[in-house]
Amino acid sequence: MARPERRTVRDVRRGNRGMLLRTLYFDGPASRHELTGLTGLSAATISTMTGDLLADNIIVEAGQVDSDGGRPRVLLRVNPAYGHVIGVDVAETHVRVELFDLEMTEKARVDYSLRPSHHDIELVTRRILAGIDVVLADGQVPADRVLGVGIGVPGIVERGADTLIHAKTFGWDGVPLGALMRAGTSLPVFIDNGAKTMGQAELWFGAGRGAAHAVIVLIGSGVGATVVADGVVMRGSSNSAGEWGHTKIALDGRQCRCGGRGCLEAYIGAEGILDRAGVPTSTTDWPAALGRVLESDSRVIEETVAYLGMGLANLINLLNPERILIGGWAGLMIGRDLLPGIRAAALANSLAQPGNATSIILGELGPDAVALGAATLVLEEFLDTSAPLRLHAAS
Amino acid sequence: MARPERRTVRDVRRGNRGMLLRTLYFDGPASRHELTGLTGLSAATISTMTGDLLADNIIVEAGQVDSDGGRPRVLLRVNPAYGHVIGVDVAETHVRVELFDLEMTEKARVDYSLRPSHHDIELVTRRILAGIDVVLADGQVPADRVLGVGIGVPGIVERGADTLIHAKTFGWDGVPLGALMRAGTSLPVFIDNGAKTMGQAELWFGAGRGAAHAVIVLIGSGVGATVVADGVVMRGSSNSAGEWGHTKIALDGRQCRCGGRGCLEAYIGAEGILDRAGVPTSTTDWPAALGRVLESDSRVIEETVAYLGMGLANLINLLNPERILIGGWAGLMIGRDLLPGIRAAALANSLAQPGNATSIILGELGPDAVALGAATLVLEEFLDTSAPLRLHAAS
DNA sequence: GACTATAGCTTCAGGTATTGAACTAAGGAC
DNA sequence: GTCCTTAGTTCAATACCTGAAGCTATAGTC
Repeated sequence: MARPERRTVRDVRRGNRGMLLRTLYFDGPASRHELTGLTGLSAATISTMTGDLLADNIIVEAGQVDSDGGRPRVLLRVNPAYGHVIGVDVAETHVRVELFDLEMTEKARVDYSLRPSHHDIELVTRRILAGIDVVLADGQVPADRVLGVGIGVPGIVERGADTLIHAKTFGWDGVPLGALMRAGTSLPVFIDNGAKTMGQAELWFGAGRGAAHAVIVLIGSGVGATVVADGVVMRGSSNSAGEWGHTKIALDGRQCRCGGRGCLEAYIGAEGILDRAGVPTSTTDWPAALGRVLESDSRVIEETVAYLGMGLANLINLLNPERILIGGWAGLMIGRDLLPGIRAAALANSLAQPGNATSIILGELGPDAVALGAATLVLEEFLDTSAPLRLHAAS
Repeated sequence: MARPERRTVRDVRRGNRGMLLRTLYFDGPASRHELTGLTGLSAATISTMTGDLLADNIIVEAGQVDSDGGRPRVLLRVNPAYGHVIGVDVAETHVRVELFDLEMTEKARVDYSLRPSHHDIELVTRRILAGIDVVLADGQVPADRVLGVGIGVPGIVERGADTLIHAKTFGWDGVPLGALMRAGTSLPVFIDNGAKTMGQAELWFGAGRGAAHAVIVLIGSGVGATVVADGVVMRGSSNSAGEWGHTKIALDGRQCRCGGRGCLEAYIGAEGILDRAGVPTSTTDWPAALGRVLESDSRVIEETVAYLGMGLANLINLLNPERILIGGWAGLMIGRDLLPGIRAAALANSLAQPGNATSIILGELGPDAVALGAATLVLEEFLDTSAPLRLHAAS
């Protein structure tokens, strides 16, 4: 029932230009000649379009390759210095702001620590805005060369006329972060759930590259997932799709911090694993404690493999992905030791056809990828529209 | 990472024409003037495009409405007699072939019963081909006025160069039904899983109309789901997405006929419910037996509500649909009596934000909708491309 | 019954797109 | 220095949507 939008000839250009840019971004550098093959466009179109992009300084020449017995090919690539993007990670204990060039090379970063239960929205907004000024100064990038700011936040991000954030652990209930940011900066702002931005980072720059159907599973103290269908992050009707952690795997099962019972998170979240192992809740160094459990407690290890395998099998059956990535600090620890067992458990619990079609691997990016993924939201918009910089810098 | 296809100006026309046709199909009849508002296209474009479609006889005039003090509006609608579509339901006990006009009014149907465990692919193919001839004769429709044949089959439908079908219960392991059909008819053939075609029918003509994000849940003796994201049926990487029935809801739970343990189907499939109620497996009239259980066995009722509510809550959390439809013969029986309880259980087990955003209702179409949905596959293709009839009638 | 207002619809020039074909550019081989 | 090969550009042809102007068909009015 997808009723597409009206289209005009200009949309054709926009779409083709976006495709060309994406091709150069991911498969570049490439010559005009190679681009005809990669994009399917004619040499004439490639010629005029690359001419435009060169004039706009969005792409630049990148040397030559001689072709045996003919005119050498001029390589083209996206100009990494054309613009910069900013990514922000709003987490339990810190606000981190990072500045990247278009190739996602980090140019500057700044961290502000937050005291637990001091997540006042005004404070967080001030930190973000201050952080933007700091990284721009450190990176010596003028504000009018910034394409936008992406922000990864905890909780559910409701996209509408105004972006509202519901984050129980922060005491945020419908906080209008988008409006607050617009009051403090003229840069375009993109906001999404931190687990989704991290998934987006893995999809674009990590182990998810090239996958059209994938699930990126994040296991930390909480558990979440980014579902990718047909190359696009699935959002659902109110942008809360991917809440995998509170999927129930048992009727009247273990108590979860969400208030429910039998949530997957209560079994395979870091807190759940430690609790099952009888580690006292007063422990502060969770990674170390989890490491000890994963080295010694064979019962807990066995259970963890079984529960995680079952959870992944459910994803496989329902979504039929070609690839599942396991990420998050706890996920990477678990996966490093137990991946073969997890794979076997997932296969045993899934139907044969989709089970065999799915590869289960570890994420490549560390837990620091939230800000990178948030910045990727800006990059995505830029590659699709290649909107000229002046437009928002002026506003 | 969606890398779109190259586009040309002709794609613009194709897309807009498809949109116009869809608009007329679902919101028609409408005048040219109204269509400008509904499609966003200019009056000039509407004029030329409707001119084309009228010349092709794809749309027809449908009376006039006088406008106060001006030229009356000429109403346009899709010509229901422009072409016909055929839908086929290949099930455990029968092969059913139905002929529809473009408005999906049934014009003829024929049923062939299959003996259990006589699902030889050659036999089934012969039945389908014979059925096509019969309904065309009965409906007095020449073969060159048929836009195509849609077939709903059990099992997993692997779409590739050749459509292969894996249906354990039929003993089909990679059966090339597409190729076999092409050998017997020149009509275009579309094949999909029967649960998906039924979901498609609900989405287009039943309780799913207008939903962009929905899940259509089918409960019969087996359990399946059709996941709709952004208006499109989700297929996954090998077209097996939607296998909800073998989602595990308990570690080492009830034995399922798939060989696994703890599958949702083993709890809320008709067979699973009857088994939990202690109804002997020799029972032949399942619907009657299920009816008795749902009237009298309060323990089983309570459990069923709990398990189904939990299963639905998992869908809500993971997919964030705006609507969930419960269908299938057993699903309709269960839902008729227990819907309020199921809603409450689903809400109790899901996160607040997506839970409140999801409405859970019953399907509108009976279990007969498999063939209708299969025919809809052809209709969908027609509305998108409005490919002239001659092309395939000639081949 | 002619005239006018009104609303629906069509035609046409103008602008934007892609494309194939012809053409120019740049290097190597003999 | 001529020819071959490969890379890239220019241009006429074709297709599309749109705004503006014009045409058509009705109701109301005198």
